[in-house]
Amino acid sequence: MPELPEVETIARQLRGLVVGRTVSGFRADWHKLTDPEPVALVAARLGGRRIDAVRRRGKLVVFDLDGDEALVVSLRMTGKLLFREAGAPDGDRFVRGTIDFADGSALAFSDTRKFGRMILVDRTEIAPERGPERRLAKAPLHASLGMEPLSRGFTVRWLASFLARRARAAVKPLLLDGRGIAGIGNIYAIEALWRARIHPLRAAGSLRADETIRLQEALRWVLRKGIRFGGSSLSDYVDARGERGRMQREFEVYGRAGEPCSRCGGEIRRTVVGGRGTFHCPRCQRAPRRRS
DNA sequence: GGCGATGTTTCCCC
DNA sequence: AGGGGAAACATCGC
Repeated sequence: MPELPEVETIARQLRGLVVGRTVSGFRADWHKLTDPEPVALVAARLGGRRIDAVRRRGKLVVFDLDGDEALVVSLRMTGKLLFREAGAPDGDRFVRGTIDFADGSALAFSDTRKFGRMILVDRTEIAPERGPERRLAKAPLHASLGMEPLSRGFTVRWLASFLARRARAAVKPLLLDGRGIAGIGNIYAIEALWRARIHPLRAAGSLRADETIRLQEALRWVLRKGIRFGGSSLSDYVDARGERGRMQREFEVYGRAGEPCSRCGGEIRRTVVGGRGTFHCPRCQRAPRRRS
């Protein structure tokens, strides 16, 4: 999926397109789309609701409705939200569900791999931007999301304390766990670690103060740049207007195995960390002594 | 056709 | 706790 910058791009676009519109109907032909609720129940609760706001939390798109509920959309790997005006064509052949508005416009949810979900929740269930007060045992993602990395709370001090709490974890998989810091995905984790000159396998607790400062800066810099470029579009990924982002041309290491590092000339390597394809420059991101 | 890869999350095992 | 592996799916490239 779409990581934080892509979801932010989509939420901003949708804000201008659907806020104020009233839902007249919801249909879906993939029963797991609203899992664990049946589609018919979600449709019934959604009908007649007005969309008051559209925002992003982590990698989730949140539609705040009039009343106490919110529609939470998880795009996962290939989910797209495609807006269309009244009378415009349907979208692509992977549309799994559609929200119809009273004025004839609609919002389609297209998802090739069917991992995405649309669920209706009470607004109070969504974790606040600093994360839930205490760690929830077995809660759905929207309730357990951690710190927003672009919020004021994401300071060097907060990050240092977070890394200390999770001292034994490898830093890259830790960045990918949204319950700690929300919204960072594989690509932006890779790019931020390169910028901060930190090897993906370093233990979180082993980062020195200067490295922690660099990591905090790098995460924010990379995410903000992603937003400024309209997110990245790999393969056929598009935003809510059906357009491609431009961030993919800015990647320094992602997808660049074998190419020289733009900073030091070292040869960029592809490895697998925590089951995910990972790219780094072995020359300016020094490997830790050894990990088990 | 087979194999491996894909931007996410969750679950099970050790 | 945290790492490994697989699964939820479908498509694409070699």
